[in-house]
Amino acid sequence: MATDSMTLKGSLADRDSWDATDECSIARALDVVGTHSAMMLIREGYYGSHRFDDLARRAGITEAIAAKRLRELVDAGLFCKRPYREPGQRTRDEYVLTERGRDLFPALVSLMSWGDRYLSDRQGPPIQLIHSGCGAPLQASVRCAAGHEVAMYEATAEISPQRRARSETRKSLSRG
Amino acid sequence: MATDSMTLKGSLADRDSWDATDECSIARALDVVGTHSAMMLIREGYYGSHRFDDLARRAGITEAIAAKRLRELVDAGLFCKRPYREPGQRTRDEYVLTERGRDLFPALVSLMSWGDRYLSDRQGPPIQLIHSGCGAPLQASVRCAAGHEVAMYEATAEISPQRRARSETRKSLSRG
DNA sequence: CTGTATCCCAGCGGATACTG
DNA sequence: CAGTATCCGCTGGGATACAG
Repeated sequence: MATDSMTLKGSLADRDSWDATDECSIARALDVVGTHSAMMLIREGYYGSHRFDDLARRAGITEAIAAKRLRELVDAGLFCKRPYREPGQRTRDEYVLTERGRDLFPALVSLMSWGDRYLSDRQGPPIQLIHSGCGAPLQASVRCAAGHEVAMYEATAEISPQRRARSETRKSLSRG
Repeated sequence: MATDSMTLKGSLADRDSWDATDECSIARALDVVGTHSAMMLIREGYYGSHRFDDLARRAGITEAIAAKRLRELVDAGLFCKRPYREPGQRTRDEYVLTERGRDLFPALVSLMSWGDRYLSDRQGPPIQLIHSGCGAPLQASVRCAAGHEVAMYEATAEISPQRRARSETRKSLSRG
């Protein structure tokens, strides 16, 4: 069937159910950064905002939400607070992305590219990301460790052995 | 400052504000696929589910939410409905990802990799994605059109010329 | 099997006012 | 500048019951 070439290979389509919240890394990731405000704050982190009111204003959210979300993101280890001082001013804290936060870069770029491609108005993409070194535009891609670019239908999904074992156990338990 | 190497280059950190909802492709994308249920349904589309109750059950959401979200995703062009029939059964509709939906693959893989890396429990990642051709694990990366892998701090963000012009106009208008 | 309708709750997020 | 506190509306999403 034609639609088969549009899905991952593997046994996932045959399974009975799925503990979505607990056992899917996408779901877990969304529990941390799945809100609009979290994504906008991380975006501003990439764009170079560090101070509370800059982050809030440029992310387009209220200070109340910004404070709450930043506290969560600091707890989750995506931002850290660093003391800084401007000449003649008292010491304040700034919010800096950690490696954990910076590692979301491909996710944000993917979403941006997708939005650029499918949701732009006549003016075209609002922001262009380019490689500072060579000036070429950025795009997110999926590759394997061997370096091949991998389309969705060239991917296989495998349940990890331990999980599969646990899943079997659970099955027989619920059968018994 | 050390933190400078952790941000994009460009003028975005200097701007006054930002019409986040209207002019950011990340925000626009999130308006379409930013909900938990939308992401889980798309994930199941990748995993090979097509039928309504499979999608709902495996996504871990109620049928009510599944119906509502699928209608929105069909309207937004990420899924399409296709008639199918099993031998001896009446014709039904199945939900198939469109190119628009499949193009979100890098975003989902990015989130999954990030979750695998930072949010896995002791059992390790629940699902492993591999390249069907060579068996190597998948990872999402950001590259430029010239093929260089680009880290976050090697990227530059540029406001598109038209937008910049409009932004200037708006500034002087609000000043006047 | 593929949904729809209704009720309900929790959380996100805006607005506003207030504090160190 | 960097938040906190309060109030309130909207929506996501679960549960349950019903329908073609």
